[in-house]
Amino acid sequence: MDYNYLAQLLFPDITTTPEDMEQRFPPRQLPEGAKVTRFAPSPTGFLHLGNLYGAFTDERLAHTSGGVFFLRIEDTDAKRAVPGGVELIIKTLASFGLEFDEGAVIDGDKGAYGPYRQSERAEIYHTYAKKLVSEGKAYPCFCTEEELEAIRAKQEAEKLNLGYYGEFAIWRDAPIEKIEEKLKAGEQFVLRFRSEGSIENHFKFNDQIKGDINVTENDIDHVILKSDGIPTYHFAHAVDDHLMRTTHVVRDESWLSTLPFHIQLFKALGFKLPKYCHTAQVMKLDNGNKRKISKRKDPEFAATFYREQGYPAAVTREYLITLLNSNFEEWRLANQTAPIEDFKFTTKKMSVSGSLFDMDKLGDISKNVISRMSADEVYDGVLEWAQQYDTDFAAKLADNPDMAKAVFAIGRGGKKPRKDIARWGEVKAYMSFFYDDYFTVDSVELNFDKADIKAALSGFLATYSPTDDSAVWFDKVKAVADGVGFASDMKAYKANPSAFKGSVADISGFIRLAVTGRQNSPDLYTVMQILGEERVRARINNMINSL
RNA sequence: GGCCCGUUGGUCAAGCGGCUAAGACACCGCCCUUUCACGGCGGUAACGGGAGUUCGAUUCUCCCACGGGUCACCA
Repeated sequence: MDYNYLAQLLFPDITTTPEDMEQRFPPRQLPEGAKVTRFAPSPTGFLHLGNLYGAFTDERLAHTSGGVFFLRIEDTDAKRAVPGGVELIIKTLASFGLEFDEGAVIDGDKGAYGPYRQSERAEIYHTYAKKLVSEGKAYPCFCTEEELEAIRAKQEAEKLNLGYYGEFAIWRDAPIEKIEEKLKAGEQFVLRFRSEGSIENHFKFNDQIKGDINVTENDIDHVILKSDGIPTYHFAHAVDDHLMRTTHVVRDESWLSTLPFHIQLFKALGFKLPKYCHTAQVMKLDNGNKRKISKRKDPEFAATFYREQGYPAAVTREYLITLLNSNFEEWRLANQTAPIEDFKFTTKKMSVSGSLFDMDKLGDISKNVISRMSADEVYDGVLEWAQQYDTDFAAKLADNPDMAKAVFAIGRGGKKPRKDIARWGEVKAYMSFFYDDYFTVDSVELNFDKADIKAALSGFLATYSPTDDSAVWFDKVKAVADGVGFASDMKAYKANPSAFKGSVADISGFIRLAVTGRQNSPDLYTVMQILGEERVRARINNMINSL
C-alpha cells in the first residue's frame, strides 16, 4: 500500500507539514519548573463543581510555578455548543477569581498559541492526520452506522469486548482500490487510528495524583477524525496539548480509561507526553449511593448555584481547596487572614478517591470567611446579592448604608468575631428588626406577671438615656430588676432562685423582646444605639400598651 | 461482562511496619455568659473481609466483597 498516495487522496488540500506547525508554535520560553495548564471545557455554558475543582487545580499549578494557565474551548461537537456559552464560562470563572493568562476570550483569542477554539483549528488537525495516514498509522473507514451496530450486536451476543478492533476492523487493511471506489462514490468516511496495541500487554504509568497505575494497552482503532473532518477529543487533545505546549494535563479520572489510547497517539505523532493529573471526582449521594455529579441531573452543583444561594465566591473557592489539598485546612487555621495564593498547593496532597460534597462544611467555611470580612465588605456583598435576588431589601440597605454597616460591625473585627452569617440570603432575617417595615414581635409566652413586665419596661424607660455607655446602661437595667423584685446579681439568683421573681436576665429579655421582637439578638446595648432613642422608646411603649 | 480506580468514624481526612489511630464539619454534654453568636473543655464514633510476609500490620503482597468510573463519528 502506498500510504503517501492515500494521504494525498484523503487530504489533497493540505500543504502544511508538522514541521510548519513546530515552527509556528515553538516551545515556550519559561523558567525551569514552570507548569503550563489549561482549562478545556466544551461550550455548553454550564459549569459544575467538578469543573471548578479541576480549574482551581490548573490555575494553582500554573500560578504557583510561574507558568501559564490558558483557556481552550473544545467545541468539536456542534450539538453541545450553546450560544454565549464561551462568555458564560469566562465570566463564571472570573467570578471565582480565576483569570486566564491566555486563550479564548469573549470575542477572539489572546496569546500566541491559538486559535484556542478547536473549531478553528481544522487545518492543524488535518496536517497531522495526513501525516499519520502517510505513515500508515491511520486509515479511512467507510462503515455505516448500521454496520457498526451489527458489529456491536455480534460482539454482545458472543460476549466479546466491544469496539472496532481485530477482525472487526474491516477497513483496517482495505485495498486502495476499494477506498478509491468509495471515495469516488462520494461516500463519507471517518479516519481511524491503527492501533498496534494488545490487551495482553500491561504496563505501569505514573500519574501525578494517583501515583503508579496499571494500564492495559489499547487495541481499538478509535476514530480520530469524524466524517465532517472534525477531530474527536482524543486527537484534538494530543495535537493541541502538544502544540500549545501544555506540561500538565488536569482532568477527572474518568479519562483514565482512554489514557492508553492517548499515550499511543502521542507516540505515533512523535510528541512528548505531558504529565497527567487525574483528579478524583466530586460525588453526590443519590438513593444511598455515591455517584459522579452530572450536569443534567444536578443543578445544585452548578457553579453559579452557590452565588445564587448567596455564598461569596471566595467561599466556594476555599471549600474546593480544602477538598483539593488535605493540608489546606490546617494551614488556614494557622493563617486566617492570609491570601489563598500564599498556600503551597501541590498534587501530592490531592485525594485519590471521590469525595462527597458536604453542605454543612461549606456553611462552616462560609461563616468563617464572612466573619473575617470588614463591615464594609459584608455590606457590599449583601447589597450586590440582594440587588439581584431581593430588591426590596437591597433598596433598604442602599437607603441607609451607615446603619447597615453599623449592624454588620457588631461583634466584628476582634479576635473572636461573631459568626452569624453563612449566606447573604440569611442577612435579612438576621437584621430585619432594624427596619420598621420588617419589624414584628414574636409571639412568646412570658411566664411572668404582666404587671411586673410593664413595671420593668416603664422603669427602664424612666431612666434610659442613649448617651449612657454600656456599663451605665446595664447598671440601670439592674436597678430596674431590683425595683421589681428580680435579682440583679446572677450569682445570687442562681444560688437561690426561689427568693426572686426572676433575674436581670429576664428583665433584659423583656426589653429585648420589645426592642428587637425576638428573644435572641446581638448585643442589646449596641442594637439600641443603632436604632436610636426614638424607635427604642416607641417599641417599648408599644409593648407596654399591648400587655 | 472486559478494563481501570478506590475502600480509616455520619462527612472531609492525617497516617506512609511498632501511635492510647491526628484534626475539621456535624452531633451530644459542660464551662463562660443579661439572650444569641463567639470562645474554652470534654464526649460518642473508624482502619470492608480472609489469607500471607514479618517479632509486629491501618500501613507490604494476594484473593474476595463492596463502591465508583469507562467501554460513541460526546467531551
